[in-house]
Amino acid sequence: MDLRLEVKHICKQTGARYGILHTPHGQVEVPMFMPVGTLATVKYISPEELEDINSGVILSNTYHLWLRPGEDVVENAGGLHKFMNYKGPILTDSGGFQVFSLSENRKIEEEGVTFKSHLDGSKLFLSPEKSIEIQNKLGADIIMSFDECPPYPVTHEYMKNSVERTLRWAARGKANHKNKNQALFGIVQGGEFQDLRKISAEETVKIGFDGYAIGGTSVGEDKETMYKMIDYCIDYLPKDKPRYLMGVGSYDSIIEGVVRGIDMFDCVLPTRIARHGALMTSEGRLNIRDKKNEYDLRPIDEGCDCYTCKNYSRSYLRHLYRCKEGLGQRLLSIHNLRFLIRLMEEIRIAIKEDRLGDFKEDFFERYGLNEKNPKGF
RNA sequence: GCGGUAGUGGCGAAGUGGUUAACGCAUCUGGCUGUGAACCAGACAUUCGUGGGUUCGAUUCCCAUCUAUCGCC
Repeated sequence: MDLRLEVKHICKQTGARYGILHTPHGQVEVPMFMPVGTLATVKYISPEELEDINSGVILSNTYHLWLRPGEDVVENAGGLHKFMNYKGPILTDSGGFQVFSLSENRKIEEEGVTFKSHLDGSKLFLSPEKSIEIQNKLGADIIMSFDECPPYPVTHEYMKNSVERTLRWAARGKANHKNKNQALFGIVQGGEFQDLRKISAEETVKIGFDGYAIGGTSVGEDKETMYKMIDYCIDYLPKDKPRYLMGVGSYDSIIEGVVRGIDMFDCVLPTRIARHGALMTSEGRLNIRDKKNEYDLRPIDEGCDCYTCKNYSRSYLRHLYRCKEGLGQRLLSIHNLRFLIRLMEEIRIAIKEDRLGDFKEDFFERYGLNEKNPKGF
């Protein structure tokens, strides 16, 4: 297995880690943010543009690619990298999140999950073994255990059963993992329950994985609860393996996560809200569709180095958005992605200079985030 | 000039003699966290061309008037 985390520095102020993650498709620095490209494409963004924003690892999704085009089609093309022409590292999510997001049409049993296809309504069955088998064919650098991501809130009893089942699924998945060039990550669950997070973390580590993810976050709980979910389990995760906080992409939560020792984040937030006209800026949120931007010739963010900010005005971007022109969606997505990736670059420098604590304070100050306005994104 | 038809928010368009006048588009504003999402939600007509009348009550009925439109001289 070719995945290795090289921890290079620990921030003296916060304990956050800076490191290099070595993958079969090159090395990337952590902490990092990973753009999401569910259907083997980061919506509207070409691989070349991803390289320009220094994207690093990107995500794709097992459930969705399984349904369409089918893992055999991807395998036939020589794997995901060749299929979608992305040269950097790729991570595939297991489909576990779809158990949660498609909850109206699913039945969870010990053996696996029965879904109703969202495309044609046909009955489908996904198990830990099947998920790993599909991911082996897709050929990403990092693949994920098939877990259950329970909704929030849920009773302690439900969560306990779910956590235990996810552990059994993790072991089954690992046993079925055939492509040893791919790193396999386990996923810690347990909701907001301290005891279950601890058990989930310890037992997942016992099974033994190449990296560990914290799942069950960003499912409707408030931010303080989410931070607790991290605190309850992160100390049980090995220090020499990457730690991945799943589904988190608001800039304030990313900083809070890094401070707590997280190395990897992924989220649809920057791309989705960009498609819907919302932008991340150094002064907080900007809705490009708002009338105040009609005659505004400034870029989205004066300090941003992205292609969009270097070449286009708010006035023009608002026009494109309102006309539903694809170029608008693309330029806005480029900006948000670059904004977060640049934030990670700044975070890494701050860690290396032992001043992430100051960085966090300054950042929250600058973005007007405090007890009265804890929202962030 | 005569006859017919129609006049409801920026536009299109329901509707009924009786509490808050559908809906669509546009506009304005929010929200989106391991993507079933170019999505979702909210706001937006003290008022139904205008002036009278009938009625307990009229956007709905009647008269007049204006405007548009069709047909005929």
